[in-house]
Amino acid sequence: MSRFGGRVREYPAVSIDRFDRDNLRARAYFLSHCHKDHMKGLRAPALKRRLEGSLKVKLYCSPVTKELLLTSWKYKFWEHHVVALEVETPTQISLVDETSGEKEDIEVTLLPAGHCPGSVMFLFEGENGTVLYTGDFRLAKGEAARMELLHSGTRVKDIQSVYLDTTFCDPKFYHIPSREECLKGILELVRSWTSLTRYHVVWLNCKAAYGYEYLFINLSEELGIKVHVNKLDMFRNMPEILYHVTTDRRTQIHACRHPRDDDCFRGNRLPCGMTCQNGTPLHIISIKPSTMWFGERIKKTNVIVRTGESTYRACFSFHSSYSEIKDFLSYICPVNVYPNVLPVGGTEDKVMEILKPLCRSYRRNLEPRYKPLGTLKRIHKRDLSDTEVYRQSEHLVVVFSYSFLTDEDDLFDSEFTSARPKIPKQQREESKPSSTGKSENAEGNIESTESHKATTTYTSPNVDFMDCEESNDDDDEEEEESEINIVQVLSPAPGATSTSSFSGVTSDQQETNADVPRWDAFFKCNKLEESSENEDAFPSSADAGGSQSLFSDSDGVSDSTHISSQNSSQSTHISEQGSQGWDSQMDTVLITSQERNALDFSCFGKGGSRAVVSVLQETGSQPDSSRWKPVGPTTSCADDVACDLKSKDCGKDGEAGTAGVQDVLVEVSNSSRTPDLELRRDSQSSSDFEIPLTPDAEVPQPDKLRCLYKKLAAGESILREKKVS
DNA sequence: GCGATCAGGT
DNA sequence: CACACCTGATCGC
Repeated sequence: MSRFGGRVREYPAVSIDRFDRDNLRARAYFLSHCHKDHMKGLRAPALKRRLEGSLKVKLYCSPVTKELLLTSWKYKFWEHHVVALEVETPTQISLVDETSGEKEDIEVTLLPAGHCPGSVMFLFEGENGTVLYTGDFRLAKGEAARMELLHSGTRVKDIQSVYLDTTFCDPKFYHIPSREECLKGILELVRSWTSLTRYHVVWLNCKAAYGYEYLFINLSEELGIKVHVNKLDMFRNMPEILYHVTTDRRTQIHACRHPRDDDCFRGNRLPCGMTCQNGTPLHIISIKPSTMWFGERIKKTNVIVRTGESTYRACFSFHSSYSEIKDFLSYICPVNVYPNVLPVGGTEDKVMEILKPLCRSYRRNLEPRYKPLGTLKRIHKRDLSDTEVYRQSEHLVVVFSYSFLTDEDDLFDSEFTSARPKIPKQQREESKPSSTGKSENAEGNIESTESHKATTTYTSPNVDFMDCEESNDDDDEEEEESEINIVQVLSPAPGATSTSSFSGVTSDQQETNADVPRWDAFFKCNKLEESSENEDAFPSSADAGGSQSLFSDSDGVSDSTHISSQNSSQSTHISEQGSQGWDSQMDTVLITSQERNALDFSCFGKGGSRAVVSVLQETGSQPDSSRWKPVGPTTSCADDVACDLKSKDCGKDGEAGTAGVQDVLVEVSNSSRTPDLELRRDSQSSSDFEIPLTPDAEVPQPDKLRCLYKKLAAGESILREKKVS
C-alpha cells in the first residue's frame, strides 16, 4: 500500500495520489490510477469545498482514469475539474497560487505504468529538475529503455528524483512470472476446462479492483467466450474492453462477485447466482489470481497451482518484481530515490540499501562520475503494441501498456547492458559491506545457521537474496521466456507413489535412488552448522533469513507458493530430458482429476491411468494472439526448443497433437494427489542440485557426491576437485 | 448521520 | 506471501 504523502520535494505545489491534510492546499492534483489507496481524500468534504470555491484547481490524469473515476457517482463532483492528459504527450501546466497569484510552470508527461487500465507514471520537468513519480507500476525489464519520453535524444534524461513503487522491493520477490507466462497458464487451464462441455464454467475469483481487464480480454479473444462481470458501465467508452465482458450470465467464464462469493462457490453456485443451465448443473472451477514469486535461484516458474478439488491459484501481479524494480531504477539512475511503499516486514533502511546503489547520490563518492545516461533503444512503435493495444482513434485509449516484449527480449538486452552506467561490478559490490555493516563471513554464518533452521521449521520460500545482485546484473535469469507451456496431468487414481511417477519424468536419479546422498539429509545428519558459506556455487545471503535455496523443504509445506517452486523443479527435469539449456523456459500447470479425465477424453481416450506432460507450443498462426505475444527472437527460440523436445520425446511416446499443440506423453503411473502427496513430492524436488546442469556436466556418482558433501561441510572448496579431463 | 480509523475477512 | 477491497465496530463531530 502506498504510503506516499502526496508531494514531491521538488514541486511541493502539486499533490499526487493523496488528497487529504496538507494536500488540500495543492495548486494541482494528479491521480496515477483508480485504486482506492491512491485516492485518499479525493471525495472528502474538505476537498469538495475547495473545488467549489475555485475555478483553477484541476485534477490531472489519463483519459481512462478520468472515465473510470467519473463513472462512480461518488466522484461526480470532480467532473468539471478533471483534465485528461494524453499519455506520452508532454503538457505544460501553470501552477497558480490563487491567493497570491504566484505562478510556476511545469511540464508533465504521462507514461504508461502497466498496473491497471489508465495507470500512468508522472514525469515532471521544471526549474527544480526532472522528477519521476511511478505510481504503482509493473514494467518488464527493458521497458524504461523503450520509453521515448524518458529520453532526451538517445540518452536517458537527467532525473533528479524517482518516487518509486517499491511494493516488491525485497529480494524474496526476485522473480515474478511475466504477464505472458501467467496469461498462458490461465488460458490453457480455462481452455481445457471450458472445452469439456458448455456446462463447464470457470469463475475467476478476482478482487474488486481494476487490473484484470487484460486477462478478460485475452481469454475472450482466445476462447471466444465473454466474461461475465457485475458491472460494465465504466467501460462504456472503451470498446476494446466492453466487447469482451458481458452481463449475460450464460457464459462459461465468470468474474462476477458477491459479498460471500466463496460460500456461493462452495455451494456450486456462481456469485451471480447461476447454478445450472437448461436444468443441467454447472461444473465450476475457481481460479484465484494471486501474486507468486520466486527467489533468485528458483527460476522455473509455475503459474498455476491447484489448491483444492476444483480451486486453483494463478500467478498474477500488478507490481514489478524485485529484479524488475532494480532494472528499472538502474536504467533511470536518478540522483535520489524515494520509496512510495514499504514492503511488509521491511524497513525504509532496508529498501534504501537496495535502491541507493542504483542512484547517483550514492555512487558519486565511490566512483568516477559518469553521466548516468542509457541509450534509447528504439523500436518501431507498432511492433511494441503495448500502449497501442487498445488505441482506437475515435475511442478512449485504454492504457494498459503491459509489456509484451519480455524480460528476455534480445532486442533489448544486448544494448541494455552497455547502456548502463559503466561501473565495474566489483566496485559496486565493494560499496556494499560498508552499507550493510556486515562482513562476508558474518553473512555466511547467518545464512548457514538460518539454513539449518530452515530444514526443520522453515516453511515459506522467504529466501533472502540480498547478496545476489551480480546475477541480477549479468542477466543470467533472462533466458526464461519462451513460448512453451507444460501441462502436467496427474492421474487421480490411487496407487503408485508419486515418487516413481515423477522419477520417470525426470532424469535426476537423486529423486528415487535412496543410496544417493542428499545434501539436506547429509547436513542434518552431520549437524553441521557452518558449512556452506565458502562454496562458490552458493553465494551467501547478506541478511539473516531462511536460506531455503540450499535445502529442500523436507518437512512438508503446504503453502501454494511452495508447491509452485516444487513444480518448478519438475519443469527442470522435463527440460533436461527434452533439451538442454532451456531449463527455465516453462510454466507448469498442474491439472488433476476432472481435467485429466477431460484431457484423456480429448487426447488419449478414456481409461489411461498415466501422467501426461503436454508441451504446448504456441505457433505464430494462432488466431489473433499476436498482440499479446512477445515479439522478436524469443519466438524462434521457442520454436527451436519445441522442435527439439518434440524430436526427442514425441517420437518415442507418440503424440496426440491438436492444432498448434504437441502433446508429449512422458510417464505412465498412478498417483493420488492428496495434500500429503504433494508435500512428499515437494520435499523431493526442491534441492538446489536439481537446478539444471551445465551442458556436458555429469551428475556425480553417489560416493563422489558424498565426498563432495564432506568437503563442502568442512568448508573446503570443491571447485578444484573437478577433473581436468 | 457522516467520515475516519481499525480489525478482520476474502 | 501479498494486494485491494469490503464489512462491521468504534469514535468524534
